[in-house]
Amino acid sequence: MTLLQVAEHAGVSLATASRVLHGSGTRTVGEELRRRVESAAEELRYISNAPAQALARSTSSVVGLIVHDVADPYFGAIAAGAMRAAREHRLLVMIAATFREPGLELEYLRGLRAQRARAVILAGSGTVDAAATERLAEEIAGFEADGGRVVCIGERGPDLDTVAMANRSGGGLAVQGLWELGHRRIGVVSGPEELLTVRHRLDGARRALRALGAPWDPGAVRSGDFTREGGRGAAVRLLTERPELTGVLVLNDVMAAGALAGLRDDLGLAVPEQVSVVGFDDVPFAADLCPPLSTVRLPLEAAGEAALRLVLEDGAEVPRQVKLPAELILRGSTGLARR
Amino acid sequence: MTLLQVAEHAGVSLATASRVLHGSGTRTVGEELRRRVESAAEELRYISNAPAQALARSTSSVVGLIVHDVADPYFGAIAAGAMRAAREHRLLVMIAATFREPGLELEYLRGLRAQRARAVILAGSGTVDAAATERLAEEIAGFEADGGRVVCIGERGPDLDTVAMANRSGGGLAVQGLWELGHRRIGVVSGPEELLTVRHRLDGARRALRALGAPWDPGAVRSGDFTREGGRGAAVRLLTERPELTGVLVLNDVMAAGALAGLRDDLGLAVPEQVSVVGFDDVPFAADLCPPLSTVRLPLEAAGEAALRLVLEDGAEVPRQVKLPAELILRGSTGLARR
DNA sequence: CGCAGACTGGAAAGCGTTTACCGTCATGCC
DNA sequence: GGCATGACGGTAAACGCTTTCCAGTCTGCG
Repeated sequence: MTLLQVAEHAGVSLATASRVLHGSGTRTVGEELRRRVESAAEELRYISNAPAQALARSTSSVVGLIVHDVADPYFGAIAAGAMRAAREHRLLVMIAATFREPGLELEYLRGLRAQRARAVILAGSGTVDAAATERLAEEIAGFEADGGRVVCIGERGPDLDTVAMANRSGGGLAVQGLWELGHRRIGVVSGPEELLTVRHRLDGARRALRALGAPWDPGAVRSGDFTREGGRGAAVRLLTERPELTGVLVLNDVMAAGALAGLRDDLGLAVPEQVSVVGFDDVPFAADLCPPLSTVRLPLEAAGEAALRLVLEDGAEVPRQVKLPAELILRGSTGLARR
Repeated sequence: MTLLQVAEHAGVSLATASRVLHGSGTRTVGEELRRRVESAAEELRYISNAPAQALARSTSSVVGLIVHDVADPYFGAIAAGAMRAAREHRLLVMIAATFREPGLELEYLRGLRAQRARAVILAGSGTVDAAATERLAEEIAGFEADGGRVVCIGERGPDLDTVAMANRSGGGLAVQGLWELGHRRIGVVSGPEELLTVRHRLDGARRALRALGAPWDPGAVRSGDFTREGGRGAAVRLLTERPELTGVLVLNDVMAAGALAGLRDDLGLAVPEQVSVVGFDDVPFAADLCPPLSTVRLPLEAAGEAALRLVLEDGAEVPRQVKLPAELILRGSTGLARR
């Protein structure tokens, strides 16, 4: 079913049919012909051919979203925000999940370029791998040179449009919250060290600690994968080696879920009586954990929405930044320090 | 950067360049020219134009996935499975989220048809709305007539390829598990009644109860939205009206999380001492709830993968069905019936 | 009445690929 | 040596749409 057939059925030219059905508003078509085309399209169940349109217009209505893992609630929330905004603009969202494989981000970005996506949102964290960052930057530059738009969620470089969540100050808030509850020996269950997000959160925590006059003990940081099991293992190791800790900051809620399980089931530690735990992100299930997880709330859906909005705006000459705040939510996993 | 430019740069014809870079194997190109084309492409950083290819080949490498909500872990897991399989086939996945708005599924299916998606996976549950089902069926038929492939996760109709999860027998398993723990007064927190998934789960529970010789009390079913709050509200209403219940089946884990919160915080009921709760789906956080949620495990990732595989196979003349089993996982939210 | 200008409809030139189809040339066989 | 046979390279016609011109028709106005 092609537009030409619709046109013939309606007894008009191809141009007219195009203007009626896909017209970009610049050109009007008379009442009579308009009706004829519309009913012909309806009758023949015409469905326009987006690839052909993309070719002719050299712009499409798909935006790409690259995440680490769709099943992770962190990315789920971001994706939901982005899709909600996409709907308003009648865009389709192509999601690619790298499953945390290093090269895949680059590969998918190329794929999205090939699709002539109008824009791409890089939702996963950047890394400290300079070579990879460089290659990615080149690919992004190439895409932008072709008229594509890119925004990152989380900082990746000064010359990119980004939606920055308050990872640093969030880390600080968490530490400060623990401090105010009387905790003086605070440890951190961290994620993969090469992730910028992790670095920033950790850095915020470190600075806050220093500002409060506490010594920074690098041995009180243990890292694991950004997964439940990673959190569990790291938390168990941390408290086995540093049993004197009374407060633990876990750098992401999924890990925190594992940490709670590990402290309880593997070490028999009561939370919050013996150890207080603070997570990060405030994913939907955080309040339902056992005990309800105190955590640093990040506006994930809002970040997804903001990213999509930003990616559609005309690129300013200067890179744009949207900053989103963090907020400490105290629930049942934190209490006054023991003793 | 077009293929023509690459060809010129390499000093070959457009056809040769196309064969080297995208060739479907039928035609070989000599060693020398092949190398010239490849290095020209590399040098010019050529990226092929997927819409143009889609137009010329009249088939694309994108598959669509329509879900209710990407942020829901149920769909997150399905999506993850589908994307993993998609990666093996070097396909891109376009995800559309309907946010449970009725007409949107149809709209997105049309959108995906317009994109000339090679295939579409309908992951959301069907409904009992006959008119909507009919319109959707027409759209699907149209798509298939154009050579598109569709598979549904969850039953929607006898003439569609489907990946069926054991909703009915899962409902039965849950009831039976409760029964074996001594529960005789069992209630159900149900989801939106128009969803087929809900109907099937409920139906399985009902049949199992009848098979066990228990009366079916329609008043012992309360439904709410398929959300945490929906589950909370329905559970609270259910146990307020039927305080004699000792076992509750909640038809999805997200609702179950809310139900646990409601029973504990709103009604002061101890789980499992006073009431046992069984959820459905076994989403990743189920084991971390408080208490750990007993639930009917469905192989969600596997369903996503199976759907993607199915959608790529040549359509058989007869509709294909993949059946996936359910399994009852007993954790801390269930115990022996009181008294 | 003649004409500028506004509207409206159509013809046709792309957009970047794929893929028949057609030469050309070397090879192997009788 | 003549000729069928492959292998390989190129030419050009689609693929379905958008959009620029161009032409024709109306309108209003001097």
